[in-house]
Amino acid sequence: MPSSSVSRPEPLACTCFRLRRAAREISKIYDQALAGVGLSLNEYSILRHSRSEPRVLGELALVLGMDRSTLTRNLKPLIESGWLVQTPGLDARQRQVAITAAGRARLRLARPHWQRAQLQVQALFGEDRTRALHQDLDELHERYAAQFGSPA
Amino acid sequence: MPSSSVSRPEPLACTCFRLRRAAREISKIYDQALAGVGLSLNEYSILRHSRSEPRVLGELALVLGMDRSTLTRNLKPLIESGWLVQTPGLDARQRQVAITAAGRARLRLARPHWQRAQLQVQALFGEDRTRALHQDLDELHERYAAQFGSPA
DNA sequence: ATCATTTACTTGCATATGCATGTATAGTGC
DNA sequence: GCACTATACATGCATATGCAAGTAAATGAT
Repeated sequence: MPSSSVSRPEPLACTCFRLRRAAREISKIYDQALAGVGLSLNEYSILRHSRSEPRVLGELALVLGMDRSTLTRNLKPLIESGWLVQTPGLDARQRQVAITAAGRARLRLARPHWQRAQLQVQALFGEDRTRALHQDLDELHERYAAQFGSPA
Repeated sequence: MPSSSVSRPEPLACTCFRLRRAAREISKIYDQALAGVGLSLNEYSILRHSRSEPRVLGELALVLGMDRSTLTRNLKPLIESGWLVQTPGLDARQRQVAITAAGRARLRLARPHWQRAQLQVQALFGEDRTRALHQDLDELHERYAAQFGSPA
């Protein structure tokens, strides 16, 4: 008979370590692919998520799962490159972030490079399994945001 | 009839973005839990993976999925705290990394804090799904390492 | 033995990341 | 209208991350 009690849930090995390790490793694939257009995966993601409607900074940070202070800094080079613009919101405390025509052009330019990396990952891990992983990671993000993302 | 050709694989949305976002978000849970013992999740992971046998730096970097230069720097505070020691390897170019008694003690101290975070994640995402996610992330790491980890 | 090449790690640089704190604006109670 | 509080963002700080280039040691070619 096993010595562990039924009532105490056994912790699994470390989820966080696995996520961080995978993020490090997979990031290299994308960064290498995007180096040709002078974007990091991070910059690409920010542009990509600014693509549809202009967003308030805090809102964008939530979608990106990124601290607002981190995003503030990550926006700077994109603004300096003219791919994004910041305008004051109706609420003068807010900053609206919007993509520019140049930003869209850069995104079009970058997409095939991103796609190359994405297909590389799908070849590595399998398309179905990759799709399933996305579902898991999206679900994890949603549950995280529901519990920690907004004020209690 | 759909316009896309059968021969061209459609890329899914971005795997890398999802991994990075999840790593950012989940890291916060662990870092908060471990703050009480003055460790980051990163430091905890390094100690944890130095626990059994001494390892050569490059070998440890591979297991951690971390650049050797990054690991070199991340080791420094752990060595200064006396939790790890670096000794020259048989090959004078190598550095053996080994945990100390103090390091083991710190690990014992930290474990319940880590466990609290781990159980928090399992409560958030479900134990079975977390287990499955681990399997996926481990598999992804193994495939990555097999393809990119070692010299061609 | 000597020089070229490869290997293992370190260092300089640029970027990423979040917390604590600071600043400006909005909202609230009176 | 005037505090007080809450919100949205920015800044200082410490750490994380990897690439390119540097240093030191081992290996190989002759």
